[in-house]
Amino acid sequence: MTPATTAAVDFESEPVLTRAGHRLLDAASELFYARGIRAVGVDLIAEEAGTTKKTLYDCFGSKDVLVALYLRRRAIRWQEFLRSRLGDPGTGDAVDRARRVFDALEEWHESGARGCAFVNAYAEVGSANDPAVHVIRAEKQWMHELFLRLAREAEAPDPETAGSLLHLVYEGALVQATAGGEPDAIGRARAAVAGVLG
Amino acid sequence: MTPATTAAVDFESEPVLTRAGHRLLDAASELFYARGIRAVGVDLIAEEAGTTKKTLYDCFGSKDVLVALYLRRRAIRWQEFLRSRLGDPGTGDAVDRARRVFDALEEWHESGARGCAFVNAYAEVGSANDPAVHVIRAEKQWMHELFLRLAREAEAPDPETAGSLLHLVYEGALVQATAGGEPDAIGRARAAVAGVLG
DNA sequence: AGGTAACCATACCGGTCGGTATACTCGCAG
DNA sequence: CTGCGAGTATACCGACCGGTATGGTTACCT
Repeated sequence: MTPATTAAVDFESEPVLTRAGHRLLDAASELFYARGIRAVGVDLIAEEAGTTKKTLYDCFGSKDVLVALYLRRRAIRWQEFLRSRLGDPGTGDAVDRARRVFDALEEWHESGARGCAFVNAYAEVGSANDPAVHVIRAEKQWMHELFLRLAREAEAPDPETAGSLLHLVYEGALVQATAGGEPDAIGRARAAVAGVLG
Repeated sequence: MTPATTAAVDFESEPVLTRAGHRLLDAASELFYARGIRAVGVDLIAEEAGTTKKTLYDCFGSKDVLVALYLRRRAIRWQEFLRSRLGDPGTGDAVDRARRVFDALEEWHESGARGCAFVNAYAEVGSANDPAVHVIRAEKQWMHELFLRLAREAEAPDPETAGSLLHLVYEGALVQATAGGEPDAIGRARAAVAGVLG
């Protein structure tokens, strides 16, 4: 039973996790990103977290919930990291602020280097109504809107087009830096920022 | 034993496949792309091909070989498709030829719409020395060189930079059209071709 | 003192995983 | 006629999958 602890996938607030719950989500996040979602079993997650499968299911109810929580938390952390590197809007050169997105990506990418967690997750989930797809789409939309804002801030002619294009460059750079085996793709993308926004 | 039929991963020539072998590779290709590699078991592949697991292992030796063959064949077919849509170099406007890459992508993308098979496969394979990674990198490099050629053909100032950038836009558009849930990303990418090559 | 939430340990469930073994049938080329 | 490669059918293997069940131990709260 344990109805009170069977966590639903709440997308509005960080679910209140117990100590073991935190360890489980931490372990799952590392493993999912490093090895892929389907490649990681719940037994391994529990073992790596120094706890048991029983506790895992008491905390999360299913592996799918754990996956959705992993993606959601990763999105939040990436967005917070990005905000901290970007500084406040209106601070300094707008083009330079846009370039800092790629600096942040490069830094973030250095630890792990398995590419975009959301693109990777999308490759592994089947149906389009999977709860994970919701999180993936939301993250991509957030990035899209960020680039639109930056394009407007930089007073690019046709900021909608420039912002969208910059987003495509961003996604492409992340793919090429990992699956494409071209580590300097991010640097090349950053070098193109001024041109795209100009 | 059956040493003669245990196909190695030969990347130079299409391996000679028996009738059942063809059916197996066809079935595996569809299933791998539509549902993901780890999500598809060898039992299902054999059943869908109207044959047995025994025959599958007589023909390919392992699932990994089947995966590598799936990716290799898909790369070849995409490249052939692309060549047929692009026409010969020097034919017509060079910028228009570059735009046709995105027309081809859109057409290819319509059937399936599960994104780039190589990016998806990369998300599912673990180690960097997996034979599949070889095929993935080769495909991305082929696309990169295609865009470099097109940029030179279009007589872009700094064709190296323009070609690389166009490649990033291409990869980003494919990601956004699928994982990003933004179906018109490819059209937007095509609209940017002239600007990037100009 | 008693209740309860959190936790650990372990065993179990049916099902599927990749891969192997055995044995039989067919068509064709020497 | 015979041998052989291709194919079918089926049963099996140990390992692992996601998920459940039972039971016991802390520690804190009322």
